[in-house]
Amino acid sequence: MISRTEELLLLAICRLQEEAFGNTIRQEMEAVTGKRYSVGGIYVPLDRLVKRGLLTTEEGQPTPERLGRPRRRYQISAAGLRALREVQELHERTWGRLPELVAQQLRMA
Amino acid sequence: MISRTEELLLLAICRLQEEAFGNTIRQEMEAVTGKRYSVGGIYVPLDRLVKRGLLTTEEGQPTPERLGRPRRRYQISAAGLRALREVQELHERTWGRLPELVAQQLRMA
DNA sequence: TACCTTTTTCTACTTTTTAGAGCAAAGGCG
DNA sequence: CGCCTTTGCTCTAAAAAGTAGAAAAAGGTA
Repeated sequence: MISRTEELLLLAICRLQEEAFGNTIRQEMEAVTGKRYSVGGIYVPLDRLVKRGLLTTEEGQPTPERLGRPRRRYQISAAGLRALREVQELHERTWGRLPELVAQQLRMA
Repeated sequence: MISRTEELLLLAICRLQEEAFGNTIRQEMEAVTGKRYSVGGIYVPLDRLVKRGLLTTEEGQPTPERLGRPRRRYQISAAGLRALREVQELHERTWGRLPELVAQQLRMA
């Protein structure tokens, strides 16, 4: 089972589509969670996901109209999609079966 | 932000209601995730949640009709409910905004 | 070449997860 | 009482994940 950080990263990459690079991913993570992420907080788990085969990545193009070091694009793999699917099903099994009383308390919390 | 394990524990305790004890929680976690949990895999994070105030706990009753050491019951606190609520909102922000193409791929994964 | 900008790699540190040995508490019984 | 059975918990060590930021890399440009 992937961790929450891994889930958020995979989802951010899915939402960003063609624009999934280190820094845009970081901005998206900050936007969606409301908390700060350091550089390492993004690249360390990204590398792990690539190593495990849940993400693929490719070097940036030779000469885009951009300053600085070329950026590396990330994409979700078939295994990554399956991992997300698994989380989705777990979410349904857990959140879907809450007693009505608790559901009410949650709405007010 | 609570971790996935913490989320699963809080939810299991909500579902179990009056029956949320160490061992029943462990069984519920195994049932819902399909994977094995060691004793420490339950009590270590439970203790942390109590220490942080997301759970409350009370000693077992003096003389129930049960063998063995009395068990300790867990309950979610107001702070625990708020933490769950936060996760729920994050889930909506992330899963709710997936491009249709990805949503389709997920259904097939 | 030296420097500027942007992005990534590296690495040290903290927290969480994982695993299970062994202790604690209670009742039954010789 | 002392020991056994049953059930539940504490504790600790190791592995994995999360956090933080310095330093390196890759181009472009003066």
